[in-house]
Amino acid sequence: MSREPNAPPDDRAGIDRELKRGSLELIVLHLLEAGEAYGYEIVAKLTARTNGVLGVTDGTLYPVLYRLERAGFVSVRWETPERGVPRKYYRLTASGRDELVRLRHEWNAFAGAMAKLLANKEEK
Amino acid sequence: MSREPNAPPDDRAGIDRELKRGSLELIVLHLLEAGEAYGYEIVAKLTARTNGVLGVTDGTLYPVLYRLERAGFVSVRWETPERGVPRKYYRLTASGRDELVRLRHEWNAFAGAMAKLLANKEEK
DNA sequence: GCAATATACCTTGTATCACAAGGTATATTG
DNA sequence: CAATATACCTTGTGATACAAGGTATATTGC
Repeated sequence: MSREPNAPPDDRAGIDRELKRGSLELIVLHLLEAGEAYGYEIVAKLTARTNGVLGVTDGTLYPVLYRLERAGFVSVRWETPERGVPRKYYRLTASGRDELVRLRHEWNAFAGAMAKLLANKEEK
Repeated sequence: MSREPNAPPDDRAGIDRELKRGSLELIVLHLLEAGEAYGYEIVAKLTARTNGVLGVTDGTLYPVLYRLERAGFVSVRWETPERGVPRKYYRLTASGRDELVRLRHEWNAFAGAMAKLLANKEEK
């Protein structure tokens, strides 16, 4: 199924991909601020809440979660529900909250600079 | 001079760096929309107009310019000024203008999705 | 019971790209 | 004619989003 024969050349994939870089940790920490969640749940929420614009595959998410765990920004808990497969729940730690604040600032600085730059067509 | 002995640990460098990814081509094409410019000029303008937030070194910029040239989005012209070193001027092509429009859309979609996601603290 | 399917987690390999560091060439200046 | 400034270019490194493929457990249909 990999590629339709007449599909348009998608250099497109590249840009989206690169734009997402560095924002995923912020995104995940932000989603966890609302309460603990497990991997598949985060993937689904993210795709749903951004109409797929910021969607990721699970193969992308798990390394992010691992990095966050390693850094102490999230804690982990296994739970086996009465019906279904065991799930690994992630929860924000105190230091994760700090990091979330920091990353939001960083994002705002970056997005703000971009907005300002792109706004003025003619320089004074 | 590489690193001060008491400098704070800069994981910080990482995030900024990743966030910039994928946005540089848009930035450069946007700057060239105002008229042709040469490499060092772009570096200086970018640093000045974003207070360093989106600043890059020339070692970062030249590969970007080369990619843009390769893709046909900019054209190149050497000029030796009466006083000073020869300069390589870059100018937007017609296809570069199209690409600029496309990248702006892509950026707006991305930044818009981020803004919307980060805005609502509590989900309905 | 047992194949088929769904859910959920994890690993490996690849490509891209921002950056640091270092290099080249030309022009100006003391 | 050395020292400095301007401008361009190259190489190597690290970070990371993603595709592809894999594992394990639970449920469902026959």
